[in-house]
Amino acid sequence: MKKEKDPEKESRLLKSGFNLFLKKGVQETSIQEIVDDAKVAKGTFYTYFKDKYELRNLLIAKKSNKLFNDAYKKLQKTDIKKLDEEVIFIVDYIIDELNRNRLLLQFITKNLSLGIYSKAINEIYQKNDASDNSVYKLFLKGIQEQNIDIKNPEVTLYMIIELVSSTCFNSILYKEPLPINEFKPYLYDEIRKLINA
Amino acid sequence: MKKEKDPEKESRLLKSGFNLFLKKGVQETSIQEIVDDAKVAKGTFYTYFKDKYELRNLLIAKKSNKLFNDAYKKLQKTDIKKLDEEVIFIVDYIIDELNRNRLLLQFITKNLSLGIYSKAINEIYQKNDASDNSVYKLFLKGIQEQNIDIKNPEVTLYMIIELVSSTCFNSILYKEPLPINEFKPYLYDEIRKLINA
DNA sequence: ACATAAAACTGACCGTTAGTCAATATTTTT
DNA sequence: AAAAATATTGACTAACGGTCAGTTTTATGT
Repeated sequence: MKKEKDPEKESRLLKSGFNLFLKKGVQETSIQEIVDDAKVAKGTFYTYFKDKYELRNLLIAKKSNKLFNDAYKKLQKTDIKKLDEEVIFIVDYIIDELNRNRLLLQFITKNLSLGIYSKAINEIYQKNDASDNSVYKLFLKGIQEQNIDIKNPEVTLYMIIELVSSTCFNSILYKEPLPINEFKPYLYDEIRKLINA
Repeated sequence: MKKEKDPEKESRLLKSGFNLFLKKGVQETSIQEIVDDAKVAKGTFYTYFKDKYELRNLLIAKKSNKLFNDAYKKLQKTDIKKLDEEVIFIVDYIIDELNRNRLLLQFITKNLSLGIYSKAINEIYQKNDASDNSVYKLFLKGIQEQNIDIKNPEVTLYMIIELVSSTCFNSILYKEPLPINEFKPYLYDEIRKLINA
């Protein structure tokens, strides 16, 4: 009795959106350009997304989720057990991946607003029900399992994320040659301090 | 031989922009609405600002500059000498002020993007010439005068800023009753640790 | 005091855009 | 094979951002 949405159309729209947002910025990209590139009609866009800002948010969510899940899968193949070293492994993977894929880093830093970010953190903080594999939940699980006494886990996690972005992401984006390997020991030392306070 | 720009028109535009951006968001506010509210013609808008995003950036810069300058003036009336206590005084002032003026905090968190933020930090980091009284410069000056050994001042400052926003600003915006006073001792302890590492 | 020039100011105007919707195509169910 | 339900289309409209020729204002020279 029905016709179902074409997943290929959606993925073409996501891909076209990502490329165009990167090249020209969200504000400067028209929906007409996106649908032309994705080879669908304009009206179709609106059956998948409310507007181009919803497309942008979905892209950020999808991309960063994939990034973290890949890191976590790789971690599970190792025999790392201590929380601080687990976190460092994941951070290391993400830094290297974003260094390899600077377009993705560019996209995230260009489009992620403090408002969206803190809202997301706040949402994560409040709902303990969902079965998703968010960074925060895995962090909490690690703390519990290893009996580590951290008073404000969400603050500690937030600080780690900000520490990583402040030390590394500007370097990756703007500086040549990359001082990442100089930063890493300093960074990982700080993470150990934050977790084992 | 000339006519000068009317400062009252500019301040009306700034005020109207602030109110409308807050109420409806930048994207959803049209320039027509701003100029109608400010009672100037549309063309006039463009003699003061390139577009509404320049107006938004200017608002962020002005508001946060005032906030910091007020804090700094008040600090100078005290006899606080140690850098960590100076920083804590300023942070304390800013937290209380944003708690009193939540609209301002809402505006900042809604509109400040990670991209703008890291760009600004990066600019501050690179230019040592200007005679402005930026947070970073005062921080550097404090470090030099008091012979404190901080390897990466801009990272430390960035961390302090993020620490403050992560612990307090979500609470101020979303939680009732406010747990600010619970947070403060923890927060100020962390700041002391960061500075006197 | 007056003329003049330089810049601020105005709002009608234009090309472009976001978002809508009636018509059509496609797929699934009966 | 007909019907029903939903996806898809693209022409259309209202609204938007930005421009600019004409007008007003005001600082300055004489």
